[in-house]
Amino acid sequence: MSIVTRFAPSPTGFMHIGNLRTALYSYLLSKSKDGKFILRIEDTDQVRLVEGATDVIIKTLEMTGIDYDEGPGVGGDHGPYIQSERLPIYKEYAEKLVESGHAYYCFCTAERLESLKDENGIGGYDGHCRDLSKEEIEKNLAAGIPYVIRQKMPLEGSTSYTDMVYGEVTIENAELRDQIMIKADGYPTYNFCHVVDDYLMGVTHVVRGNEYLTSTPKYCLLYDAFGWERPTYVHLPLLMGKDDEGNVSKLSKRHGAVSFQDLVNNGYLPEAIVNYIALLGWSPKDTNEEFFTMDELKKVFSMEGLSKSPAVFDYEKLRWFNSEYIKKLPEESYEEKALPILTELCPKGINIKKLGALLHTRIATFAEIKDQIGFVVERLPMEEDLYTNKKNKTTPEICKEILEGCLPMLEGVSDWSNDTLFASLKQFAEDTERKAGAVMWAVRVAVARQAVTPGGATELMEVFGKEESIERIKFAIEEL
RNA sequence: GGCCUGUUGGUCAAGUGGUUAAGACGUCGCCCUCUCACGGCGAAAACAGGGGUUCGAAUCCCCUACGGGUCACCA
Repeated sequence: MSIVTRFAPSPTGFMHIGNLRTALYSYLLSKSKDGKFILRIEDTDQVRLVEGATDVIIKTLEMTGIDYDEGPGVGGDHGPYIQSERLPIYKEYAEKLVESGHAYYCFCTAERLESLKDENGIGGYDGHCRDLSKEEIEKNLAAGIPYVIRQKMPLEGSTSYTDMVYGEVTIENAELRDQIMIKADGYPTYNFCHVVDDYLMGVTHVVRGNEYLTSTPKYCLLYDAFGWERPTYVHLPLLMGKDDEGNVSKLSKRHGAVSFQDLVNNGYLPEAIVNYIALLGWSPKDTNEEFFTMDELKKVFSMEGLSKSPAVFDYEKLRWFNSEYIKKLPEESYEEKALPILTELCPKGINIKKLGALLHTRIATFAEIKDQIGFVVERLPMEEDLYTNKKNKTTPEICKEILEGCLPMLEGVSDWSNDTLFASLKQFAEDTERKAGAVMWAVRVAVARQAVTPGGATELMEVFGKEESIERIKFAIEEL
């Protein structure tokens, strides 16, 4: 039997990175076995619904290379794939369960339900309408009293299932509440409709976050009540974040950017994001390799590599992955991304291409370009301390001499390239019996006015061009 | 609080009764070098605690501690 998995998000906002990871694992599980992957939109909560959220989900899957065989937009034999378009189906199946005695009408008011809770807001339904007589139900229905349909849980015994990650999980049935299947507004709840959909869509492996680990027996009972074969469950450890005090908790906004789009906007590459999150909660067998393309992941992914414990999302490591991906980018693709940013920021006359090349190994995200080139964009204020360098034994005075000395020579250079400039300055150092390092230091600092720069003296001069370079050096001499 | 579940360096994570307990990020040091980055080399750093089982436990069992999840007309 071939594997069918699905990703079933609610369109309630942006694509959380934890959700994306769930989608990825679900996708990989089916694709590693040549199976099918379905996208289903779970929009039964009309209150939390956010306009445009479905588009964000689809766009994210597209950008990350998680392609689905069935779903909104692409169709399939089991549609529609948006739950709000499947309402009659749920109603029909709910009624079946009422008829077979596995579900019942409940007329309890919101106030009554509220009164059942303790001071912590904990406490659920008490089964008040569980055994209403037929007459009573008819009477309430006729009177137009709002109702919900609840699943009738067994009062005794226990329910077990085997999770592919956590092993056998057993819950006492007494722990189970008679949960609502159909809400008063006629919409089904997740608890009910996802089971119906998974069955109807032929889903064989349910991959989801481990917050569902303890409610899964309820869903198993639903399958049993319908006489359907239960799917295989694969619950994933949660993704955590760490706050400034070092406390871990479910990854959320206060830990930083948590949506895929935020990360992309911050200059991270989709490939790097996918690669990194693939390794958060899963690791490949028989290899220490950490770099994987989507195609490679499809080949090496297996459930045995899934871990049970929650993983802390580490922005540092993501950053490292991203820098590696940037370094691996072929020149053309790198320039395609970097050059527009540089063009926008830099004044005319700057050799954008050369500057981009210098930055290639020096940025971890494309957003960092801006931080690196402030000294190019404008002439920074003079700081005399910069001219003092212990290793090269330079002082402001010495630097002034060096600059005055090499200026005429530089003005005579016609081939303003890194190689020529480097050779010329080296020669100048030799002629004046100075260390090359000292000369380079003086020139670099004069041109950049910054201690740490992405590139050496001659590389920067090449970026600035002859005119700007000479001008900056003259300016430095005057100030010293 | 009840129930479920987890716990290997700061973080990710290999390990399925016998290992000097991998590897990666980060940190630190050295080398390379026109500063930085890249690259190369190296170092520090872990089996939550306590009982068992066993000739032998990170690995199996129990207890404790701590973490997380869940107890909705949210998913």
